[in-house]
Amino acid sequence: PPFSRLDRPQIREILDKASSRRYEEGTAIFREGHDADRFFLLLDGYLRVIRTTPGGDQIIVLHISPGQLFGIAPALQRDTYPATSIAAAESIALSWPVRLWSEFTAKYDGFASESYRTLGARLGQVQETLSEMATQAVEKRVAAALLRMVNQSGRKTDKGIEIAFPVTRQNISDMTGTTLHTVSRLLSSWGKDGIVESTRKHIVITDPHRLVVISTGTD
Amino acid sequence: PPFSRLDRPQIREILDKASSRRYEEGTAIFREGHDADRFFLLLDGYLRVIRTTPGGDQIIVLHISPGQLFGIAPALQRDTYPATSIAAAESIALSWPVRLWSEFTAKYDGFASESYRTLGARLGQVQETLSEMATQAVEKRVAAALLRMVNQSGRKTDKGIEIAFPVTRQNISDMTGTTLHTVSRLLSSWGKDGIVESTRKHIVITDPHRLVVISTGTD
DNA sequence: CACGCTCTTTGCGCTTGCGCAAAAAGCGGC
DNA sequence: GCCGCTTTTTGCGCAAGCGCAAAGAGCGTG
Repeated sequence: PPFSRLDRPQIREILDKASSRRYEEGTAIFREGHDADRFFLLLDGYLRVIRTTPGGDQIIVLHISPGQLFGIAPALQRDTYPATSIAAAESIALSWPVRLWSEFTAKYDGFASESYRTLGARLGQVQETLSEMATQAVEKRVAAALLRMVNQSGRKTDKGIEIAFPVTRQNISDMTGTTLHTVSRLLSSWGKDGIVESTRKHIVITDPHRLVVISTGTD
Repeated sequence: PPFSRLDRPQIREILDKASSRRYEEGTAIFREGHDADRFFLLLDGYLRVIRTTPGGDQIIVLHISPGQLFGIAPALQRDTYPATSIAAAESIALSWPVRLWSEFTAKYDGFASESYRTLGARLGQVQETLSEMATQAVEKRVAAALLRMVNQSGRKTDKGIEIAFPVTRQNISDMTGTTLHTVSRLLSSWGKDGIVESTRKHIVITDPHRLVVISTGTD
């Protein structure tokens, strides 16, 4: 993935230096404010990147899907992680000590540029979420959040497209800055209209098109 | 500033390649979506970085003060600017064509790391704003926005600390995702309480401490 | 000095969606 | 197969803050 431009022996070299670990659903890979001593690559599973306010409220800043680098504080000259990463489903990640970062960027050609590209994409994504949060009504935000998750991890089934990792109403409310109650109400109402089907921690979008209409609609 | 680790002749070299320009208040330096053909350094003045939603609403993502690099899309492998920059006050900026970016990072030692540091700070700042927006009530957001501007550009006067560039209520509402009406109401009420003094496009914080209490208060 | 434009203030009603509360439904463990 | 815990649903009342409207205040220009 971020090593796409490298050849076999180089990849082997890199993998040899990595340590691999499995994380159960709900486990933290690292926490906001802790010393950033390693950087990571998600092999399998899904992560939530969250921030906690002094008041104790938390919000989900973004999700990370397999193949993405994360915890790349060193790329930004930070010595501490700016957010917490939690496994949304059972996940496997590789990691390297930060001191290898400069080695990697110097030695492997595409590595630096690919990393900074994902960083740029991430910054754009956060800004996007910010402006959405600031200007759109709750209903649209929730619709947009569902669509984002589907785009990132959509899996086709006979019923529609499902989100590939466990999501609670509480999680969605943490993504959209609202309460689980409101999210629950929206989902039931969409369920009645045949737009989504949801069970415990599990959501299938049966009519994505109408959800797009809701999220962008003139209202 | 980002060239702090360089010596005189190197700085001269860099300046020789730059072009300098003055921007009137309200002028755009570049616009969201346009080809990112140059990167910039703000010498004097203040900028607003804004994003516009498809619906036409706009929000202010962050401010840039003198000495900061901006429009550094190339650092993120982007070929298009992710946001619009507008001069909040009369400003002067240097700029270079993007093709020099890789030259600069390769040739001048501290340059790359300093740039990425500001980038990291900026990402952190946006995430901060996001979580604030998602969890805090309007009153606190406005208080926090004022404090952020003061910290970034505060100038001491006999009355208190003033914000060094022109700000309208509309601007503040664009920073906090509310309406100019609500901001106006808050400012008048704080004015009555002796916390701020505001005239047209101009705000002085007379009692910063109480503003901090409002922005962090238990409520 | 008068005019026009932008920015600001203030009132009032109304909608959105939050807070609180209680119950129902799954799921996993023993 | 029962029990406990987490997640979800739903009702109801209330309040924050938005929308709309209209007027006033500064500032710059001709």
